[in-house]
Amino acid sequence: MLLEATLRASDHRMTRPRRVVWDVLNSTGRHLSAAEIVDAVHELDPGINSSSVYRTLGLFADLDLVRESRLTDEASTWEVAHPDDVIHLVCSLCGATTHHATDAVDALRTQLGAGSDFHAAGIDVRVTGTCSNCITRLHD
Amino acid sequence: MLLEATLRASDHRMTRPRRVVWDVLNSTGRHLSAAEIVDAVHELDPGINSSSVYRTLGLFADLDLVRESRLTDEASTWEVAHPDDVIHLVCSLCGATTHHATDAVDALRTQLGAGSDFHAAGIDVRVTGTCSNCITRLHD
DNA sequence: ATCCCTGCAAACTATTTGCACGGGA
DNA sequence: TCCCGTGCAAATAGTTTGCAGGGAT
Repeated sequence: MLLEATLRASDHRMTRPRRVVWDVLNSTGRHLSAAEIVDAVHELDPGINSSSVYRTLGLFADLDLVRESRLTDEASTWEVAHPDDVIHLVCSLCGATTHHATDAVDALRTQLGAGSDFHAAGIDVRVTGTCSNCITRLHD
Repeated sequence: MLLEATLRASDHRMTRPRRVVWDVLNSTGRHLSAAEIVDAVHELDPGINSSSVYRTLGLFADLDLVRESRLTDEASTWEVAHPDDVIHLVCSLCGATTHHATDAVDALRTQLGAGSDFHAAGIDVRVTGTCSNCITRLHD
């Protein structure tokens, strides 16, 4: 119901493409590229045009319902918005992205508030490296 | 001379496009989009093709001479490589990007090394917010 | 009944690639 | 001399936009 409420509150209509895109984003906890979202949407309803998916993602981003991340250098990915003390660990071998909660972000925010004259709104942390699966695989 | 040495060490030739792109990247401390780099290169030598600029940026990235950052959602930007405990503050009003040194990154790296089973290689921190200039401008 | 949102198709733009020549080693 | 890197032009791919009709309110 979060979706419908947010849409109504911002004078937008509840439509089928918007619901389907929302369902797709929520049914996988994963990060999805635009192309993956388009595919998943088509699986649920082949009639929905990809331009509608793009427009919907843009709208959701404006409403802070989803977040676009440039995790890799290849494509940007989308996911349901989450607090920004959840950071991203991106495995450069298998490409898997996991979330990791940390207080380092809060520490940084405090530090910025005190020391610099920059007012921080959002903090994005991306860690590239090797995930546990790939580490153990390398040991074979 | 860092450029020539690095190129030779990796069996690459020193050519005019490579030198010009390197000069452009070093003459501004700023973050430059690919388009800005192409323009600046053309100002120095209109004969250099943009595809060479792209190829050169790719090569420099492979050699860790420069770094591609997806700071904003619009375009990716390039800059001379720097240690990754230098984080980026991006002003969402004027778009200016500044650097900020912090130990929070080291703290995070330590935390990751101890707690999780993810081996961190690189850490990228992007802070969006309002820079001091824009803050004071808002107070008028 | 109104007009927002959609599907469709075309446009756009940034980046990549194939190829033959010229310049660096 | 050798062959890597270049300029050129065409191809590619992801995303955006104009338009007219249909659906949400």
